Amino acid sequence: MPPVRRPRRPSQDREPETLDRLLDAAEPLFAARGYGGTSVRAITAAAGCNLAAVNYHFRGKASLYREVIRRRLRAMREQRIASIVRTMSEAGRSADVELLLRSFTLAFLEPHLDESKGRVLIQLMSREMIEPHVPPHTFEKEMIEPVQMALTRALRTIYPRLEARVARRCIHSIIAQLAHVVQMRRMPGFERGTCGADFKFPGVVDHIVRFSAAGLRASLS
Amino acid sequence: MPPVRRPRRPSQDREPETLDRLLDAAEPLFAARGYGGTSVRAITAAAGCNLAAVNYHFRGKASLYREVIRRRLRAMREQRIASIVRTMSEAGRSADVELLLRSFTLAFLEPHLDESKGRVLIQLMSREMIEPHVPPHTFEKEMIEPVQMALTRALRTIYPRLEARVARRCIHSIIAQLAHVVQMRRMPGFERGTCGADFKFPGVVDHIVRFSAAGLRASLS
DNA sequence: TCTAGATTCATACGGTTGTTTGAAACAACT
DNA sequence: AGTTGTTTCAAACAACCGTATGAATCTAGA
Repeated sequence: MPPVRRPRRPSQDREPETLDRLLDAAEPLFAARGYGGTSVRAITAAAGCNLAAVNYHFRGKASLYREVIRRRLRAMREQRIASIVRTMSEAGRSADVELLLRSFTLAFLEPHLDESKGRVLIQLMSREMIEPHVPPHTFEKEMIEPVQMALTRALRTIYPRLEARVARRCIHSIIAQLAHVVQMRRMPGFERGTCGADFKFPGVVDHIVRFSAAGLRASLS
Repeated sequence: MPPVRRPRRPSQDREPETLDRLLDAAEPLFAARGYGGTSVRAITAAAGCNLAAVNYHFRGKASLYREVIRRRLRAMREQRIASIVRTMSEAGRSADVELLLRSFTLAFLEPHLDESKGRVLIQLMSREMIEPHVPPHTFEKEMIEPVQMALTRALRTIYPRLEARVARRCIHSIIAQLAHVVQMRRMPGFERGTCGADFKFPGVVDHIVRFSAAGLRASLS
């Protein structure tokens, strides 16, 4: 039975424990093939451990998946929020929309410049949004709302007259464009074809910043 | 073996043929549970026919799925393009951006006002974009590019100076927002929570039209 | 009415799935 | 050494999967 956790080796630098190897091995597999498409056997084979390890360390496949998601949700949320507050504090009272938008855009898209790790992350999240396997509202509570909150506060520092509802809608418009870029870049063979070039850096960043800044100002009145 | 198709009943109004019942039954199942998550047995049970019917009428599960997707792709593409050309021809030379944007936004979101059929459609397409089971570029060739083409032409009728590349990027920004709305409205329990109200009609339509029109004009220079 | 082809049906096959089990291996403490 | 509790392992389990098969059923034309 899965017992209470107790560290076996008090403090020693060894190879990662089986539990962590499982999480690390499961993540790219879940991302590439989805929850149902990934077998426990494939995970344990990639982690180099026994089939039963998943049921020993986690209670089963479902619980392992939830842990993979939660781990990533936390990391992404903190990276994005940190980028926002850093930009605002560095810029001080000379902060403007373009700066904030560019900074957030780069923070959002940065993980995907690296082909290997970035794709994994987004595929994982896209799948989870379409077919949730974590408790409902987890995504909303742990990701959307906190980031919304930080961005809204930053925007209203720049535009004090901006209504909260309007601010949230604008943020949705911005995040929608970023998510779209990520989604499109992920499509098979997106580099070729007509629309592949539309999402190349840094052109796409410039476009989103300009488009959104104008949209935002138009939403002020 | 799957033989050459020959209409059995020349002209008669009977209940739908097994082949069509299979397509109709498979669609919501594929949408709700994905390709791998939907069993042939579940499909045939829903269609009220025998398990082997899938292998008889189609060559197997994969081929049935492709037909479901292709059928919907064609319908959506034609609905959207028709909406664009109708708007432009009705407005004549008095067409402006707001009118075009509002018309396209409504055409895009209209299927999702109806809870039942709309969700099915989008879930199906979202899944297919994340985990393609049709030949590569099918989506791009049969959906994205034709709609892009029609919208670009319409936009350049209004703004003759608009560069093609810039036009495409703006269209991506607009479609991104629409897809985001659809995605958010699909999340479990989206009506409750902070951001649920942000996507209510007709507020969200007004916002997208205003935001995008401004972004478009800013992209002109 | 008879025949030929199209369509349905119940059933079976081989393979993969998540989970369970009981024994073996391991580390730490008396 | 001996004991204890944690972790790994090979093997087996029942359930489900997509597909194949051959007989039964049905429809249309001769």
